[in-house]
Amino acid sequence: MDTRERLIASTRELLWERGYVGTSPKAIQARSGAGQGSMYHHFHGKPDLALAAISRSAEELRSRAEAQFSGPGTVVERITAYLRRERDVLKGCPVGRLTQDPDVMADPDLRRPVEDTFTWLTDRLTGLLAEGRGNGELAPGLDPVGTATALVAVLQGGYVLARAADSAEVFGRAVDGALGLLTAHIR
Amino acid sequence: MDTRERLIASTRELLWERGYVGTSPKAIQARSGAGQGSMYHHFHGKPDLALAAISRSAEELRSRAEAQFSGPGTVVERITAYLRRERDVLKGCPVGRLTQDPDVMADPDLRRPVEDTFTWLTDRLTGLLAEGRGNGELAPGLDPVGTATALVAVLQGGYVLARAADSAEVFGRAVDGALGLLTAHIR
DNA sequence: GTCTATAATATGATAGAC
DNA sequence: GTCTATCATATTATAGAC
Repeated sequence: MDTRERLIASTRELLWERGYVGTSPKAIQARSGAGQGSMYHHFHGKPDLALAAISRSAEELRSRAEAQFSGPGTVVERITAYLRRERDVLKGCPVGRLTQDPDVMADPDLRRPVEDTFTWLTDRLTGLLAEGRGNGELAPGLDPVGTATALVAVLQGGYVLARAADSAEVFGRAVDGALGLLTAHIR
Repeated sequence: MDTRERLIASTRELLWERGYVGTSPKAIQARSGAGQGSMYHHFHGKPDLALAAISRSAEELRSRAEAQFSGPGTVVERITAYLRRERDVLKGCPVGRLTQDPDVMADPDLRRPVEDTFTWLTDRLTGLLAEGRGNGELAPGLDPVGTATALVAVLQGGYVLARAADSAEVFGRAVDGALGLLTAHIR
């Protein structure tokens, strides 16, 4: 990995662990092994580097989710596989946690990848649920948009509860609870 | 309000808006109108003041929730009232957002009120759902613990999605989606 | 491309006068 | 109880040598 990539990788880790406000250029330099001058040669400053890091994390989240959504199985099976996929539960969601960062939300450039990620994710799940309802797999009374939004929220909230309890199990309970409710709508 | 209370109130606001890492003693002093010396007279430092602020916010969340839980109506009506209660959706949850704060999670004293709040909330909802299942209001197949955890997660995740989209509506969609799923379990 | 030097401002606190 | 002075360290860069 070259210096530029190491800087992005280290920034992604630090944003995940400490958020934007809690991540200093100095810490990024220390973790990446790059010097002061090296960092400012490759990036204009903290916001520029953060944009590269956030965009990369957003892309990765999307591509991982898409792998589950476009995988084999029925709609419910694919959604279940996505919800139950292995996750660094106690570290939280690398994209979702940025919504708590005032300086990220205040900067339209930094904010966009975060907003786009959740819009895409909710839309993609909405489409899957509509497909399941259309092919008779799911009950006609199920609301695709509301259900998709609730499922994404369960994941994001699951991270919050797991961190609060310092227990990955809580995340699993939230997901299982949601799947238990969804099950009643399977035909 | 005396100086001590103004310091706590200002710290609560700043922790809500910017988190622990993003809140400086200087900012607290400016917002509360208290001077440097005044702040260090009433509190030992930033962690001590934050503990007072976090404890207060946790108490308030709990007491507000309890007002809905012990209110009138069936179990489902009370849970619905709690989920749909008016909230500062775009500001996020003043307690839940602290789970993203590495310095809060690393300090057992600061962490405890956060952990206790969600344990209490989930247990309280679990009890209500078990009550509803017991009195025939809810289906026997419903899992109280999993469902309660999922509902709390929907709220916490709803805040995340609403902030990402900069839209309070998204929170409502998540809640409605969850209630839509729960409805199928009403007898 | 990377390094060191320099710097203005912010952070988190202590000391002691009033 | 509140105020101002002071302080060590961290933050977020810029400048210029190599």
